[in-house]
Amino acid sequence: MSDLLERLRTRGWRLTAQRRVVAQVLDGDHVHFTADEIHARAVELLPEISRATVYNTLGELVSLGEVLEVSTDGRAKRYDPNAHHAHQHLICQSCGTIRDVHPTGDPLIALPSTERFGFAVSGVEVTYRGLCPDCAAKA
Amino acid sequence: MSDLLERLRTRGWRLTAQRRVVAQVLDGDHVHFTADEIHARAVELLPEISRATVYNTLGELVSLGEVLEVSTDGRAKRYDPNAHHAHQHLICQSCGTIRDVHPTGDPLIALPSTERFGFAVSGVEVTYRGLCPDCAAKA
DNA sequence: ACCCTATCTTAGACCTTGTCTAAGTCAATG
DNA sequence: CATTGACTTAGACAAGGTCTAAGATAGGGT
Repeated sequence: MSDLLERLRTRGWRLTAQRRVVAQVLDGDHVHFTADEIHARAVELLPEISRATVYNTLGELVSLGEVLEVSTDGRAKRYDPNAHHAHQHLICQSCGTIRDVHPTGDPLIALPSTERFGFAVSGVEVTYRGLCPDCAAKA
Repeated sequence: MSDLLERLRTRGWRLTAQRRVVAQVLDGDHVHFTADEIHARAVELLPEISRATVYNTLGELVSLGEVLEVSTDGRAKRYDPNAHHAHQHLICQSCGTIRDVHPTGDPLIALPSTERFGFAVSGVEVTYRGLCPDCAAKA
C-alpha cells in the first residue's frame, strides 16, 4: 500500500496524515467497507479525522482509478481497493458481504452491436447475488 | 397494464385511485423512473397523491415481482416495469439513461463452483456502462 | 531552516432519498 | 348501505452524502 502512496505523490498528491490513514484502512484484500466503516477505523488511528475528509479522499482515490466504488443496494456505497485486478462481485442478499470473484470469459462480447443502440460501451459489471454460508445456515 | 391491475386484484390488492395512477405511470416499455419522477408524474394525474404512497406502492410491486428495482449509482433507485422478460441494463455514465438489453448466453454459468465460496447463488445482474449517442455527441 | 501559499482539513449546516407514525379515509365484502 | 381492516396522508425522522467558510499545513523556494 506504500506503493499506492508513492504513486499518488508522483501525481501531485499532498501526503497528509489523514490520507495516509485512509490508505492504511483500505490496505488488505477483500476489504469492501462503507465510507462510514472506513471513517470509524480511521478515527481509531487518527482521532481528529473528519467525515468530510474521508469522503473527499475516497472520491479522489476513485477518480484516480485506485479504488472502485460499488453501489450494491441503494444503501451505502462500498469501496474496493482491488482496482488493479479485473474482477466481479458476489454479494450476500442478507448481510451485504461482498466477495471478489473471477468468472470465466469476457461479458462484453455477450452484447452484440445490435444490442448497443449506438452507445459507446466502455465497461461491464457483473453482480452475482445469493446467500453466504453463514446466512444460509441461519435461514 | 390493466392486466397488471387485474392480476393484483386477484392477489388481494385493494384497487385504489392512487395505485391505479402509479401503475399507469409505470406503463410503457423502457421506462426507468426514480420514485420521485414517478411521484411527479402521478401528481399530474392525481394531485393529492403523497410521496409515502408512491414509495409504498412501488415497494409492494417489487415484493410481488411485478417491477424490478435498479440501483445504479448509489443515487435514487429506479423502477423497471419490464420484470417479466429477462434482460440486463445499459446505462449512460453521463446522463443516467437506462436501456434494456439482451446479451447472449447465461452469465450464471460463467461462475465456476470454485468461485462461489459456499454461497447459494440465486441471480446475476449485468450492467453495461458507456455513453449514449446524445452524450457522446456533446463530449 | 523557515517562510509562503495553494492545498487540505474541519465542524457543522444542509440536501436527497427513503422510512415511519398516528390519524383520517375508503374499497369491497356481507 | 354499513362496517371495518386495509389504504392514504402530512409531516417528522433517519441515513448517507455534499458543501461552505474558516483555520491548518505540506512541501517548494529561498
